[in-house]
Amino acid sequence: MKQNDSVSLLVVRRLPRYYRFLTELKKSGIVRISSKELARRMGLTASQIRQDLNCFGGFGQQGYGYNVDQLSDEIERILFLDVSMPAIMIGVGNLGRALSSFLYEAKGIKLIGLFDKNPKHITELNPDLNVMGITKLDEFCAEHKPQIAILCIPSEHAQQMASRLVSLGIKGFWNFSHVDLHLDPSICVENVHLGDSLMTLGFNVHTQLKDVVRGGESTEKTDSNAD
Amino acid sequence: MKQNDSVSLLVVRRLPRYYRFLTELKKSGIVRISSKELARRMGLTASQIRQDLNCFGGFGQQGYGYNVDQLSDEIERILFLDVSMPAIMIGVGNLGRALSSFLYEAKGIKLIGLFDKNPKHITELNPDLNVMGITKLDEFCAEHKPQIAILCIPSEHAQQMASRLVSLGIKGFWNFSHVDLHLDPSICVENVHLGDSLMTLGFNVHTQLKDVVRGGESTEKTDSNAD
DNA sequence: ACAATATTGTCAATTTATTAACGCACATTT
DNA sequence: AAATGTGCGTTAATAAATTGACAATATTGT
Repeated sequence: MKQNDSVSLLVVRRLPRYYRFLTELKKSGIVRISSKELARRMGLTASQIRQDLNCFGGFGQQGYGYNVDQLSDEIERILFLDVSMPAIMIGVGNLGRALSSFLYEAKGIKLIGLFDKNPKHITELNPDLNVMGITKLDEFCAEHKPQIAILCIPSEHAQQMASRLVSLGIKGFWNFSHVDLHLDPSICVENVHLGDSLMTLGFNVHTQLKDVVRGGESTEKTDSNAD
Repeated sequence: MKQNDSVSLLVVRRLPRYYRFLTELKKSGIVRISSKELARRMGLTASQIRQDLNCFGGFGQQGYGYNVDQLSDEIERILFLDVSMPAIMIGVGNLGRALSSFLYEAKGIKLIGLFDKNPKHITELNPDLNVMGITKLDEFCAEHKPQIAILCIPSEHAQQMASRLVSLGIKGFWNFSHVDLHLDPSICVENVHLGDSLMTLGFNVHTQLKDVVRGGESTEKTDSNAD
């Protein structure tokens, strides 16, 4: 059983996907699954699944496989989805409003405040959203100690706002602004660069129409029958 | 000069970021840059930048570096941003509407149609959007041959809709539904799994906070923003 | 014009990630 | 209860990605 604090980011990024598939299995009433069968469904190798999971502990049983319920719970715990992190949203434009409805259902995070330069305009259109003015930010953070900021503001203000938020105690950013933030290494940044994502897709489609890109977006992988 | 047809997906994913930085440099009036200086600004190694760029050709000059304008143009060409791909959006909810405004400014893609199960309701709220009913989909695709579909529909319909779209000639998906699509390997899928992204951030923030408390002296590698 | 300096493109070394192999424990069958 | 098969956890092998090193070649300054 490996240590918890030296897990590669690539492994961490696969965990939510495992969780998603396990949740589906649970819904289907499947109570046990082998790494081989899960690998087949997810388009991975059984070896990788076992290795990934064993970064956090041995959750399976020889000759049986993994208990879906138990493994799902374990990953939930590993991802801290049982703990609710207080978060604020900065910039409540079209995208921010779309995300807010998503966030109210998300596990592991609780949206406790929304901020915008022009709160009145937004609240008029969406009376259900309680949007505060940016001027209230300092006071709010001092009182409620949000740990995560969801950044949905124009690129030109993103860096300055991010720095300010760090000084107000924010520890992690979900960054939808189209810039890379330059912050202290102790601050976590998860970028959702939609422009980058779209360009990657465009490249792959163009290239696919001509030739195949190594390691491209194929949804399936050939599975080894080695174990 | 290496071949164009065996480039790793990791390299491809870095190209849009290079492009973003070069565009900024251009705006600042900087006309030349060395791999060393660009690496410093982007938080990468100079070696990686040179290696990445040389997958597509030698754009630099010894003793001089790279011409910003020229390199920017080259990457634009590599990413096919000079070609406009026709795209349609399926599902025009909150997120879809947010993306549509973003898309009308994006290079390399042209949104030529929006579809929803309930087009009237949306068009009433947003008279500027011409949203069609899903029933018009077949006819529209036959006539206008869209190549990319932006999928913003509930998870439970995503797989079925994606398969249908493939049969209508769609070659690539920008998938915002919270499921992994199972399609022919020749079809490109770029997933934007917001839930997964958020869970990754949560994990990293939690882990960072624990490590700090435990006095961990390791320099973190939470995301590609290290400098 | 020529030396000194800068910086690329490429190849080699290193590091990281993935896949395969295998022994052992457990489940299942007879 | 013994025999057989399954499938995990782990270690080893392979593959991929990143970083380092350096010859080649341009630029810059005198």
